[in-house]
Amino acid sequence: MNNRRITLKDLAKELELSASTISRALDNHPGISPETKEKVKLKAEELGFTRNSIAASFRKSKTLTLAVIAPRIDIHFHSLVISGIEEYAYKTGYNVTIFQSRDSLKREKKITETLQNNMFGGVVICQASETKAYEHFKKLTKMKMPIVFYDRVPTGLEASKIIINDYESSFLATEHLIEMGCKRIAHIGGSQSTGIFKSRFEGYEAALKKHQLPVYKELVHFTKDLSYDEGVLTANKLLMGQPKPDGIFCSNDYTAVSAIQVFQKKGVKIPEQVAIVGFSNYPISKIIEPNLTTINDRAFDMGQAAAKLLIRQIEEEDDFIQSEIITIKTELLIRDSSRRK
Amino acid sequence: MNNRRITLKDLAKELELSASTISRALDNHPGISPETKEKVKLKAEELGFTRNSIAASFRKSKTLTLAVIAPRIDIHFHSLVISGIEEYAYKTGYNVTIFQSRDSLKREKKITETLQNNMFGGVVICQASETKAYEHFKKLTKMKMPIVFYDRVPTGLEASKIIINDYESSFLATEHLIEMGCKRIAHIGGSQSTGIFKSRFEGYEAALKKHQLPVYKELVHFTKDLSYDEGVLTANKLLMGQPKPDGIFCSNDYTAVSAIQVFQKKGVKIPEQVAIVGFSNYPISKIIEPNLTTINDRAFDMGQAAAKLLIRQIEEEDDFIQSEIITIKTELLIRDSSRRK
DNA sequence: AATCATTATGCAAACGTTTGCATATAAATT
DNA sequence: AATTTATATGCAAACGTTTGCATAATGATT
Repeated sequence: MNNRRITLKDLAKELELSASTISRALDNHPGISPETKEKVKLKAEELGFTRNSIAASFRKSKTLTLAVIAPRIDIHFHSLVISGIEEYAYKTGYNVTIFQSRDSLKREKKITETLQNNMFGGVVICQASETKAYEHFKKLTKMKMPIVFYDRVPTGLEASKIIINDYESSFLATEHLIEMGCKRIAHIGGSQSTGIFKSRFEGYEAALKKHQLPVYKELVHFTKDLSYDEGVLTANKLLMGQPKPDGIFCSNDYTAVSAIQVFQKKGVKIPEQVAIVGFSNYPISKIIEPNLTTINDRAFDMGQAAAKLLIRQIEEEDDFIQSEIITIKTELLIRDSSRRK
Repeated sequence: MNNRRITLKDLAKELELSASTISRALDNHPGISPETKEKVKLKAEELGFTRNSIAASFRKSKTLTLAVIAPRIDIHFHSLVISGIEEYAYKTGYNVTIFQSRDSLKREKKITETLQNNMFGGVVICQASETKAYEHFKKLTKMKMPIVFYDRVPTGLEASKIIINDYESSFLATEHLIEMGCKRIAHIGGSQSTGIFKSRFEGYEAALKKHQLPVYKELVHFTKDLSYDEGVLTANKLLMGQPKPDGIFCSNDYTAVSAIQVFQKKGVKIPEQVAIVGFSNYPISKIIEPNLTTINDRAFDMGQAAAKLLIRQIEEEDDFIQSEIITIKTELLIRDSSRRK
């Protein structure tokens, strides 16, 4: 029993045709007669022939594989984005290979080096938190690798990006708290060296100013990475300090959930005494009681948009476009943690 | 300005050596003199040469890419497993390409067909819930594609598998409730046509029997997919029905959380009046109040183990082994939802 | 000095597919 | 009947790397 894979040549011999004819027949090339196509396809099915994609990629020097670099894939936001990327890629015949930078610049660099090995048609990137310089990305651009950034995108680098309007979303979230009657609105924010968290703070600030509310610096706290535990610490500070907040806008849902719990434990009524809004629409926001008002950042849609844009770039549909920035529409999901009366 | 990629031949010409020498030098082949190696590596660095992996894969007819088929990657368990796979693969120089079956048999079949295109050295699979026959997997085996299954594994198919001991874990979880003094322990389970959920029920049953406790069929409820909403429905049934449970063992954390909430809302004290245990150690289990006692299924470790086993199979280190089943150790994380006194 | 062993490098074929061009045959047009 | 056009298929080279084998150059052994 011969266990070699069936190749085009085997099919050719079997059918007394040339390999090129077989290849074209399977491609539905117009120059091949319908009868031959039929015969070839039947035989291919019969012998269980499948193209060797490696050989094809090699010959055409192009692949149908996309790379994704995310800080980590076990963070719900990223797993949703990747899910969106995979979904779109699957429909268009592309594969998706994933890499985790684990927020390490060193690892991110290593990965971008790997990407130079011709295996990938393009790459979707959410940069590591450590990354402040972009030389390694520029190297990719130099070798004409299409890139689409998402979420944490490099500032000051001309590149395609999929983002949400963090400023505006935060503005709306804060304005919602104001509409609910809050006067002393606190903010639990993320590291201000990360663009998106800076924008979220600025949106919050702008909303307060627009409505002539004071920005108490005692009510603004920045955490290192918006973890649940940091949220607990920060919420306790707010609980103890002065002035007492009657609303909190948090830059993510974890800190918002911790705030709900800390305040509730002290007998503070949510949303009556303190209204709370989060950011990202994590699964827990629908489970925590009261359900958390939050910003739906449409991570899955971001992923789909990223894949779509990247593939368009790879296939050079509009080769006069150098870069493109797409902003995904967010929505404020009003739930019980902020709904008054 | 010539924009072609640098190839071995270019390097060869530049250094007045043959392509084979270059290739071997970069590979640290013993037959090449140290001086030549040094020269070659320097020049490669200088010209920014990177191997064309496609060409190499083609020539060697082997790739360093693993495929993963998961039902979906935005489920925390799977994203953790994939994270583990990626971590191990990264360290061993493999890439990881992901596919989502979305629990559809049709899509799973389509994906397994794609896998026959020579692009992958092996595949890690968690089968779709719809899948009951394994012909499409057998096709892969027939073409000598190494496979490792995890979590939802095919029964009655000789294959390598990474599993946890669902039966024993559930037994221990239930026994824990018994030790806490529970006499009427309910079970919220998953579809009994899925092996792992059947085993979890059986472990629960066995623990009750061992301790001569009755298995009230009014206290055993199977849901379709263990969703939060189904959990709410089921918990309400338990709350209204007879006999009243004083403990609940749930086959996942979502239903356990919903049970906590439903009972709490009716003023039932957790764990004093009803003790609750979940399964899987989802992030929410550490956040819900009281914190949920649950089984840590070590998803990340499962992923690492799967990658390790798969790569061992690909590299045929023990080619006399036909298949291997690895059971990952679980642990019962005792938290406040079941801790009495 | 002749032979053998060792070390370093090169030659050339091969992997399976795709594709521009050539060719053969049949059909249509003069 | 001769020429043009259309249709269907084949030829052969190419993509960049790897690898078994051959060869050249050097050093060691008789």
